[in-house]
Amino acid sequence: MTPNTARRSEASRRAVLTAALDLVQEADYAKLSIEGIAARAGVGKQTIYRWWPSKGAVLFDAFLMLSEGAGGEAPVLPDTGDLEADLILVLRATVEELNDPRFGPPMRALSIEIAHDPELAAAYVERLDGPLREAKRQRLRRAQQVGQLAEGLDLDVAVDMIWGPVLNRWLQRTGPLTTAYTDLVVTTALTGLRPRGSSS
Amino acid sequence: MTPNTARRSEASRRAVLTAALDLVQEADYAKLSIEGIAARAGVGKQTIYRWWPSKGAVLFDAFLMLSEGAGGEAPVLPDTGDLEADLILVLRATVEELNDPRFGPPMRALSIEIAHDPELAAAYVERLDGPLREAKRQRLRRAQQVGQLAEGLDLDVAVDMIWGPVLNRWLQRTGPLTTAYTDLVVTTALTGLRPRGSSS
Amino acid sequence: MTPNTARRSEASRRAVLTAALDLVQEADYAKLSIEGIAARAGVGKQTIYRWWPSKGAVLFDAFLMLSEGAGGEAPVLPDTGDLEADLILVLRATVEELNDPRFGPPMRALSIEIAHDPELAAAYVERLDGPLREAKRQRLRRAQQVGQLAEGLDLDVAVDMIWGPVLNRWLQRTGPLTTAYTDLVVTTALTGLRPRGSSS
Amino acid sequence: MTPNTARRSEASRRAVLTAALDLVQEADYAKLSIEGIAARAGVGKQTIYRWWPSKGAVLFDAFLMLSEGAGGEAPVLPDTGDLEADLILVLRATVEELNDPRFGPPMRALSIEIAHDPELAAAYVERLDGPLREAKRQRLRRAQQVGQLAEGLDLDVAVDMIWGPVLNRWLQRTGPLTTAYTDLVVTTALTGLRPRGSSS
DNA sequence: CGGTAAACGAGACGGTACGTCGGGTCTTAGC
DNA sequence: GCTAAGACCCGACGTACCGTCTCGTTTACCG
Repeated sequence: MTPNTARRSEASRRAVLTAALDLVQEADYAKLSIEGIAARAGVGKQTIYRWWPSKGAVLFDAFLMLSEGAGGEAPVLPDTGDLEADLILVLRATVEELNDPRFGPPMRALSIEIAHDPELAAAYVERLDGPLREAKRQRLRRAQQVGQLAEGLDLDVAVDMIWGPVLNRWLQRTGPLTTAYTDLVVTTALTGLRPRGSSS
Repeated sequence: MTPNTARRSEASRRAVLTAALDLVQEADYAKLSIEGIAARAGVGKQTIYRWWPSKGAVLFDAFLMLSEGAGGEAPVLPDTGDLEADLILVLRATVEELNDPRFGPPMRALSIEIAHDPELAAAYVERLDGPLREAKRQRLRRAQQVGQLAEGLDLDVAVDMIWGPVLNRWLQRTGPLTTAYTDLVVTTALTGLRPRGSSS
Repeated sequence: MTPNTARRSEASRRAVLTAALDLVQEADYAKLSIEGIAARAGVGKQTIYRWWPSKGAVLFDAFLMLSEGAGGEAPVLPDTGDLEADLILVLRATVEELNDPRFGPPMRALSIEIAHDPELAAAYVERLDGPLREAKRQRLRRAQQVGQLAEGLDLDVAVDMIWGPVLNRWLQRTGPLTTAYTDLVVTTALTGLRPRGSSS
Repeated sequence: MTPNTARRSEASRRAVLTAALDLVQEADYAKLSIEGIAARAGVGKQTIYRWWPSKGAVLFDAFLMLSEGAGGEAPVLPDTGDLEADLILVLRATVEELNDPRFGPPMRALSIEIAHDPELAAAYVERLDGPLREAKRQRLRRAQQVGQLAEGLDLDVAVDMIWGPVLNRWLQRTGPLTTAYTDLVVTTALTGLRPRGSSS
């Protein structure tokens, strides 16, 4: 049914993923075409269609290759004991990456593809976002264990509260993405919107 | 330079925008084509190319028409005096809209187009998101004035803290978009992640 | 029914015809468009559509203007008494004109338009070809009267026999159009294909 | 450089040429479009653009297919020994063909395309007109060998003298194309315009 | 170790949509 | 009331890619 993965050419696979990344960095994402990827990779179109269901899936695998190549298996957030400082540090790095012309555009391309395609979104949640989100949860959990976070806190909501505003602002360009902004997001999220000491 | 707007056919303009909305509701956004819009609207393709720079711009104008047609000029958030209840109410309505097959897909389409195109994003921020965000800020400002929100609070950050997580989860499909989730976002954002009564 | 010719702007008429000639000389005939003529002439498209039924009709009128402007009313072929010499002279002039980049292309354009459009062909026969053919016939008739041409000769066929081969070779490019060729056509036509003195 | 002809689909090629002929017979040549041919042939437009440089080239190939399909390789003119009778016969057949609504319009279309395009004209001279002209020359050469044509006669000029007037009258519609006319052309061409027995 | 079946590069194929050009009609101002 | 200007609907242009489908050519497993 599915092609025998054993016979698959690793060289072609890597060539395709590399070509996809190269092209999405060089030019507009809108101009990324399977035909173009195949040509750049020196690969027949059929080879792409044989192994990937969509352009987005190629892009997704390309990111997977990147993220696996970049480090070990499980990402970990820094833990100096100072949660606020750690989060600020991490978000600053994220912002830098998003603003980096080498990483931003491909990430944007992938995000767009995910917004299009629910299946891809599921894969993303499982394979790329999942592990990272787990690392974030872990860091928060540790903070919670030492009493730096509220006891009943839903950690998933907490993660969203910190990263959601940043990612949304980045993707929709509703405002400039600066470290000043992300710092403020962290401190505000930790403290909450209400005045301290308010009762209701 | 730009075509003389005076000679423009209002009938054609409305036909195009209506057709675009209809089509994006009926089918996949990926299948939305200028050719299709023109055919559905009973309009020449050139008429679209003459007045709009891109498919996204058409979609944007279509939303503008909707939002202007929908009500008066300036949107206002409800104010019962109970900020939390009001926010929960508004977010629930938002979630309902996003999950509505009539409104969700077009919004998603526009969001994707905005993620693509910085110029369109700027127009969006100014014309569509802007007024709405101002209404949100207004509601929070009133709450701030009666001491329900912290004094030094940056209201833009506050808005992002409440809507950012929801929009991000919706667009990226990182999780199900339920009222339970949004209620939790509101209460958590108001309270903050830290335990109440903590000093640092 | 037909537009009132009295109100017609002579300036516009001349501008259109001149523009048509200019354009057909400058570039490929295939690129000649009513839109282009109107723009070049500084005239609205409607003005052309109001007064001419087709692009070919404009071209035709342009030639009419040329031919009327060029000389008096009725063209006359030279008559030195030596028919063969006169014909050779005339055909050489014709060849020169056809090979002239200023005159050849417009003539070709008109010929093509005539081949397309029977109505235009009729107008051509009546207004442009007719008078010229009459002059040719006249010259032959005079030769016939002084015994230089056969008595029962059909002069129309005779005209075709001399000019037909040349025009056909020019339009279809079945061979190079040289004076050597046309000279040979004239002498051969006058003498006939059979050997002199043959009985059959 | 040129596409690999080996992989070319013969079925598509024939479908295109047949469709082109069908369409040019059915309707106005001016309405013949590559889009229309592709649709009728059940073929993608690109397949036409891949193999033919222009609409005229398609038409040309269609004729080539016809003429090769029609008979053997080299056309031959009848030779009963009576040159005049043979020529009259052939020209009558030609006239019938040109006036035939099945053959005339496509031929006219091709002629027009040839008048437009020098490259096509060259191909026409070589592949279609060439063989036919050779057959004509052959027939005349045989007549010349038996003393029915003048010794020094240029056979190419002779061919033009017989067929040129007819083709020119047909294409430019300078007069009706009847067998009476073509018969007269043949006899006049053979005899010449001058009176028999004239010295100059 | 030679045969064979899958994957491979290449690229033609039927299609859809692109963005542009020009056709011919209609409307608006202006002289 | 014709004119210049130009928007309008329409259809074709020639191009770019889509996803499918042969082609021969490696390549790697299996008998």
